[in-house]
Amino acid sequence: MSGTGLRSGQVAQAAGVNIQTLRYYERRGLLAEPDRSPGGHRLYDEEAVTALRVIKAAQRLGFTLEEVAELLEAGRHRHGRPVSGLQERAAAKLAEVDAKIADLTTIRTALAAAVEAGCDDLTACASMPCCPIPFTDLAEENRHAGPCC
Amino acid sequence: MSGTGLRSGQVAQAAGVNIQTLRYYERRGLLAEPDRSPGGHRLYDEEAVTALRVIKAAQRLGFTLEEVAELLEAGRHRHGRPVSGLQERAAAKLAEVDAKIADLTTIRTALAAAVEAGCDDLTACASMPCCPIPFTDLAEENRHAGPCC
DNA sequence: TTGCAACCGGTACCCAGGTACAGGTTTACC
DNA sequence: GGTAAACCTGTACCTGGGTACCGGTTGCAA
Repeated sequence: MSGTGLRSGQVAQAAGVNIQTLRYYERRGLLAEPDRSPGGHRLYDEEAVTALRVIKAAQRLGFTLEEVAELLEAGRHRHGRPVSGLQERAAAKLAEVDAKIADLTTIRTALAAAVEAGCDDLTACASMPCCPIPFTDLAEENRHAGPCC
Repeated sequence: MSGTGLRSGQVAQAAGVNIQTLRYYERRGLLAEPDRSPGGHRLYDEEAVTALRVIKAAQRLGFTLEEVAELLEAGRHRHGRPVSGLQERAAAKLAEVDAKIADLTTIRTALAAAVEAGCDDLTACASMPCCPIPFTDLAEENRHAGPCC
């Protein structure tokens, strides 16, 4: 039988992550503690790979590891009631992403203007009124726009 | 005469940064070392404030502090020849920003789909073929799209 | 002249998300 | 049974952009 489970190296490879990352996720409560071989080696089941894919997908969607942990935890022990909050969190994250896109679009415009105008020296530009780089405006909006707290 | 220069606290406040940040930038070569009072206190000229604005603007445009330092340095001792590279760097950065926007747009689509479909549990979703979250696709594109190195 | 805010240098710490290394076991295969 | 690869734990380190703390000076005003 090959029913002994997957070894950490296999899981890591299957999910495209580092072995250390597996243990890191385990420490952070994102990945359930797997069974062990008699000698203490981790033996994962197939679901571990799925779990890793879920984590990676959620991360890609903009959730931090802490948020992912919460989502998983909430999903785990809600018994029927829709208490997970994925809906609200996803909606909030969507707003964040929109804000980020809007911010990057502003940046894009400024960069494009600088390229268009042939700007060649930031310091010189700053003291020339004709430069299209909006030095002061850029400073005003705070970095990483979106609800910061 | 009030010609003795600005103290670090004044500069920091004028530019909207922390005093520690001033010294940090000085250490990193982004901000020229200012004159000192007989007792060793930094005395800045007005240009320091402009310099800080330039740094902050460049940062907002997506340049790292190291890149900003290079740009300033290059701008400083090119003697006439257009060797600074701001043009190419800005163009490259523009491409990066575009890639990032495209990536975020993908994310946005996935998030919107999840909200639309009323997804409520990531783990459950992962094992249901009807879920619109593109788990595998999301994993494929690497994070922070754009030229990473 | 005294009192207190502002400043000094140096060092350590923060965040997230990992990654690396050291030194010791276990497993798998021949 | 030997050996090499894989794995174990624990701890330290990395990136980037700052921030915080400490004990000791300086600057300025009343």
